[in-house]
Amino acid sequence: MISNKREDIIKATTLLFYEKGLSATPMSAIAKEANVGMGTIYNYFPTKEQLINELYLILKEKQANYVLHELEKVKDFSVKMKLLIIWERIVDYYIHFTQEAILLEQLSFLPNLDKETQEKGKEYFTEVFKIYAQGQQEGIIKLGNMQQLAYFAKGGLANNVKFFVANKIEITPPIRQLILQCAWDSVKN
Amino acid sequence: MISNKREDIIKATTLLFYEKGLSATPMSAIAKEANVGMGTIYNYFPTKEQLINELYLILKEKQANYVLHELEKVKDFSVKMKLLIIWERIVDYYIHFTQEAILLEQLSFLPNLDKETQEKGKEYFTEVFKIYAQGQQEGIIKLGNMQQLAYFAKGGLANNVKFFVANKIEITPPIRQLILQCAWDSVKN
Amino acid sequence: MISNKREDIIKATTLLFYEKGLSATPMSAIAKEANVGMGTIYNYFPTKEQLINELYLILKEKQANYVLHELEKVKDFSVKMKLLIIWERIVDYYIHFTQEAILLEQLSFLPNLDKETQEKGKEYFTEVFKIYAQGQQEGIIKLGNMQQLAYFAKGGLANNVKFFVANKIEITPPIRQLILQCAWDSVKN
Amino acid sequence: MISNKREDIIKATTLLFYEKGLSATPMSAIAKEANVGMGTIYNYFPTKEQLINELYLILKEKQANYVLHELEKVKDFSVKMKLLIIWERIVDYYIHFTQEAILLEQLSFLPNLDKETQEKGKEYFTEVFKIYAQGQQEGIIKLGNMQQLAYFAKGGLANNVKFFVANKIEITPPIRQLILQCAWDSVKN
DNA sequence: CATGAATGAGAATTCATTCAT
DNA sequence: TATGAATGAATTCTCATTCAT
Repeated sequence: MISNKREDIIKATTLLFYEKGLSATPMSAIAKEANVGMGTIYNYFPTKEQLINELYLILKEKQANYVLHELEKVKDFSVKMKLLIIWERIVDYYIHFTQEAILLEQLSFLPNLDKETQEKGKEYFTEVFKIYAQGQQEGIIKLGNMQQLAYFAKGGLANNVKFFVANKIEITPPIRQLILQCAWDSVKN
Repeated sequence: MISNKREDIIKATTLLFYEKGLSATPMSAIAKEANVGMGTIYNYFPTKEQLINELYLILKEKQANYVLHELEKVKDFSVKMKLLIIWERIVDYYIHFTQEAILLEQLSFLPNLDKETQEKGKEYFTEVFKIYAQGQQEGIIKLGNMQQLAYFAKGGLANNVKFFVANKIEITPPIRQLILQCAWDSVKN
Repeated sequence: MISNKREDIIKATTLLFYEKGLSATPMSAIAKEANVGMGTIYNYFPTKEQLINELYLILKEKQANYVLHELEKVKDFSVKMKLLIIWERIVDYYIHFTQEAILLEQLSFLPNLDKETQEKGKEYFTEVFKIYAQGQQEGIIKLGNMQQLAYFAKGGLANNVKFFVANKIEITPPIRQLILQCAWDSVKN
Repeated sequence: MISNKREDIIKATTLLFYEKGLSATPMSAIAKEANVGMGTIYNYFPTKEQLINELYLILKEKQANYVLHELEKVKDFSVKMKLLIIWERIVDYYIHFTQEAILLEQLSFLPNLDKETQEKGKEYFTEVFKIYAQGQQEGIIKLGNMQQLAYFAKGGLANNVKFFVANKIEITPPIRQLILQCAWDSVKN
C-alpha cells in the first residue's frame, strides 16, 4: 500500500496547529509528527503559507461535504426539514471533528489567507442559501437578507456547541433538541 | 502631561495585531507604532505571550463594560427589554469597535491563551446569565442550560454582524431590527 | 548612622557575582540586592567594568590584609615560622571568606581586567617574596626563582583548600597540619 | 572530505573564549570564526550554556588523555616515577596547550557549570588517585586524604607554570627540574 | 546625591527554506 | 522523490546606561 505522504502531512499539521497554534508549529515539527523529511513537505507545499491555505481549503471542503452530505437524499423534503438536517450535521461535525472545527475557525481569521482561498471557502455553502431563499418565498422564513439569517443560525449553533465542547459536557438528545429549536426559531417567520 | 505608555502599547498592539496578525507583528513594530523603546514594552509585559494574554483581558473587559453599560440604568425593566438592550449594545460594539471585536474573537481561539486568562475572560458576563435565569423562572425564556441559550444568541449576533462588517454593508435600522428579532426568537419560549 | 551605600553595593556585587556569575548579574539585580537605586551605583562606579575592577582590587586588598595581618607582630621570627603563619592565614582566609576567595580567582581570569588593576593586585604580596629571599640566603629554602616557589606553595594550598570546601569537608586540625606540611616540604631545601 | 563542523565550532569557541572571555564572545562571533552559520551551532549545542558545559568536558577529557597518556606504558614503574611522569605531562600540557589550559581553569570556576558536568570532569583523574593510594601503602607518600595530596601537587604545578606562562618566561630544563622537585617534596613522606 | 522608568544596541535563539546526497 | 544538515535573516528578549524628577 502506498503511504500517502501528503495526507500524513495534512494530518500532522492539523494536530499541531490545533494544539500549539500556527506560529508555534515549525515545519520541522510537522515533518517529525508526519514521519517525513523536512524537504518532503516542500515537495507538496512550496511554502508554509501555501500549506496553511491548502489546509484551510481541505478542512473547509471536508466540513462542507460532511454538513451537506444528507442533503442530496432529501431533495424534496420541506425547507424546515432540510435546515434541521443541515444543522444536525453541523452539530455532529463539531462533536466528531472538534479539533478541525476549532482550527478552521482560527484559520478563517488569518490575515494572510489569500483572497482567492477565502472566496473558495465560502462557495461551499451556496447550496444552503438556496434553501433559505425558498423558505422566504414560502413565507416560513423571516424576510430580509437571507445570508444574514444563515449566518445567524450557524453562528449560534457553532457558539453553542463550542460551549459544550469547551466544558466537556456531553451533548445528549434533549440538548441537541434545544439547540435545533433555537436555530429554527431564530430564522422562522 | 503624563503619557500613558502602557496604553500606547496596548493601542499599537491592537492595531497591528488586527491588521497584520499576531505572528506577523514583531515586538519592534509595536514599539515603533507606540513611539516607545523596545525595552519599554518588556517593562510592562514580560513576554510577547503575556502581552497577548493581557491584551485579551483588556479588550474583553472593555467589551463587557460597553455591552453591560446600560444595564444598571434599567434594573427593573423586563427580561426581554434587558436582553434587547444588551444585544443592541453588542451590535453597537461590533460597529464601533470592529477592529477590537474581530481581534478579540481571534484571540479567544488561540491555543496559547492560558487557562487562567480564559477563565477570567468569561467572568465578565455572569451578570447576563442571571437575566436568562430570571426569564426562565418567568416562563418567557426556553428552559434548559441557560448558558447554552446565551451562547447561542451571542454567537448568532456576532456572526451576523461580522457578515455585514466583512462585506462592508451598513447596518441600517431595519437590519438591526431583524438581528434583534432573530436573537429574541432564538431564546424566547 | 550613615548607611554606606558604596559598601552595600560591593557586598551585593560580591554575593551575586559569586552565585550567578558576572555576566548573569545585571546591574539592576545588584541595585535591588543592595537596596539602592540603579542610578546610585553609577554615582560610585561609572561603568560595570570599573565596578568589576574596583571589586577585584578591594577583594585582593582585603585578602592581602588578612593573610599578612600577623606578619608585623612576628618581625623577627624565623623564615619557616613566618611562612607557616602566612599559609595558616591563607587557609583561614579560604575557610572564612570562601565566596570572596572563589570570586577573586574568577575575577583574576577576566580578560577585561585593566593591566593597571592586575599589577596593583600583585603588589600586595611583595612582602612575601622577601621572606622567601631571606630563606634562600639562609639556605633553608630551595634555590631558584623565588616567585616560582611562592606560586607553587600558594597554588597548592589554594587548590587543596578548595577541594575541602567544594566537598564540604571540615578542615580539622590534623588536616590543616598536613596542608602546612605539604607547603613547607614543597619549598624547603 | 567531511569537514567536522562540531570540531570547527569547538575550536573557534576555545580561541575566542580564551582571547575575549565568555561573555564578550557572542554566538555570532563563534559562527564567523568557525565558518559556520549561526543556526549550525544550535544544531550541535542547544544553548550557549550547554556549549560552555560541553566545551569544558571536551577540554577536560583532552587534558586527561594528554596527562595520562604515558601511564599505560609504565604500568610497573615505581610510584615516584609514575607521579613524575604525570607531572611532567601536566607541565607539558600547560606549555603546549596554554590557551586550553588557562581556559579550562577559568571554566572550572564558573557558577554556571552544572553539577553533572563538574562531576564528570573529575572522574577523568581517578586513575591518579590509585597511584597515590599505592604510594601511601608503600609508605613513601604522606598519609592522610590522598585526594588532598593530589590536589596540592596539581594546584602547585599549575600555579607555578601559570606564573611562567603569564610572564612569558621559557621553562628551561632546570626550571622544570625544580617544579618537579617541589611537587615530589610536597607529597613524599 | 538618589531614584528607577525609558532606551536601543546587541545578544541569544528560532525556523522557513535550500540543496547536496 | 525523499532526506535532514546547513543556513542566516528575522525575532524575541536583555541590560548597561542615561536623565528627568
